[in-house]
Amino acid sequence: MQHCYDYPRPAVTTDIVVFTLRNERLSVLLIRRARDPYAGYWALPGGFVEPDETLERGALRELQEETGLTQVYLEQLYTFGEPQRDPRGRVISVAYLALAPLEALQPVAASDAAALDWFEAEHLPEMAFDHRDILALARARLRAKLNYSTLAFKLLPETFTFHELQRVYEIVGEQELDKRNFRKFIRSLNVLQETGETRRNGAHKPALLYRLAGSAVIYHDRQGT
Amino acid sequence: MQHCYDYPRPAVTTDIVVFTLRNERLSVLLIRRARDPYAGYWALPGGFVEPDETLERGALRELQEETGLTQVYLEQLYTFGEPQRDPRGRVISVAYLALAPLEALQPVAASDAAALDWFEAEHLPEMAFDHRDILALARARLRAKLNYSTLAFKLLPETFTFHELQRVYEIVGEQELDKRNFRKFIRSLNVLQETGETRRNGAHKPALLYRLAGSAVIYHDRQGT
DNA sequence: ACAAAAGTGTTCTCGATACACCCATGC
DNA sequence: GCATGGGTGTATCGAGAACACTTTTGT
Repeated sequence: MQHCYDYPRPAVTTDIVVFTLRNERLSVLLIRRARDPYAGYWALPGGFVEPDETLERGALRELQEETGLTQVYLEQLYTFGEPQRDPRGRVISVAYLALAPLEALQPVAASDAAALDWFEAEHLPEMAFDHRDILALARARLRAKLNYSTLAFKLLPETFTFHELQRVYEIVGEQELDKRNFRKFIRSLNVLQETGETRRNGAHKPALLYRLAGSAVIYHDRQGT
Repeated sequence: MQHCYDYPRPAVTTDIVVFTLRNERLSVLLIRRARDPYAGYWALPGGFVEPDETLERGALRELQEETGLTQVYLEQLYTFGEPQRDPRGRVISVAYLALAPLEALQPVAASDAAALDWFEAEHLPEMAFDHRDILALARARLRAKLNYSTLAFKLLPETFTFHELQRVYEIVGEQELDKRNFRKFIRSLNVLQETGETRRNGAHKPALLYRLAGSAVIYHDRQGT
């Protein structure tokens, strides 16, 4: 069945940049394209928006279908609409930024593993369409928002140590931070709850575990550096 | 002639929030809708994206066609895609934020004056679709960006006095600022050029006129408060 | 006892804020 | 000469940055 309109319409897709921390590296989930155009290249997960879903629902659905992921934090990034960005015709893509702790992302193994992989943001493969640009923007946005929001917590599981949180800021921000200043900074945000639990890692003093108070991303004005 | 596709496609439009300062008030340009849906309501200028133009070009073209405006600063704001936002069917709108000094906007008079008007951001009429939400977001974005960019200058003509610049920050930020601190703040950005000219306004000391060095919006980290 | 990570305070610098007076002009 | 807006400097406060040692645990 064909769908006909009086004027030409672009196709609308979502593309999702899923970031997580893996082996102490900022990493992105990519899918290897089996078909032309760009067969063999790697691409962001995503796909066409359906008639009755919001853009955000569409992004979540595609992510679920293509990667098995669910339970990720999602926010709109930017809309890419260069007429020539897809050789098949006019495709406008609403890009989303997604964040999740690696633990929440094990379902990745449930999908076709050959076609799905994590890549370090510093070592990207050849990418399809303008996906490298989208990724670069997502990374810049994430980095910028660390400094005035609690976005970093979305890369951690529900409970975490102070050191793990600091590593998020260090890895994403690409600079080492002073332990005492960092703790002072985080405490000044008043968003941490002690869980009372501790975690033993090795032959060391056990670390206190914390939890974020509330699940909303909070915006503040201080710098996290 | 009909355009047919294998899957249904949404229509894609741009909507433009044009801000300017008028009578010391932040104001928006709106168009009165002649036809249903929302006949008689006011709406943001905008319209369908054509097959061979970028989203930004489409926004500029619609602005030109509907309001006669050209030479505005434009940046992408957000993409609105609720399935029910337009009663005629699925319409996804890429919203743009536009800024310009009132002087650059006189062409407004060239259009159908009955259907076009400026409204104070504080006193909006009944608006069509989700345009009130779009406008609210645009305003929040503008206000936030004042504090870490040179966006405010886009609301001023090429040359301006220090006091005019301060008024932009005060009106958009909705708070009065100290004259000396404000000058110190602006100077620390190192983006001002003296023109050497002065402007006489009334029975007062003439004010020095400045110009922004370069036309690009610059991002900084200091606060403008 | 020692190796390794957890945890804690103080000092300094610099940007943000508060605040009051003289200057140039038109009438 | 006076009313009006244009223009300038200093003192205080607080956040950001630099910096070193003690504590707890496993082996």
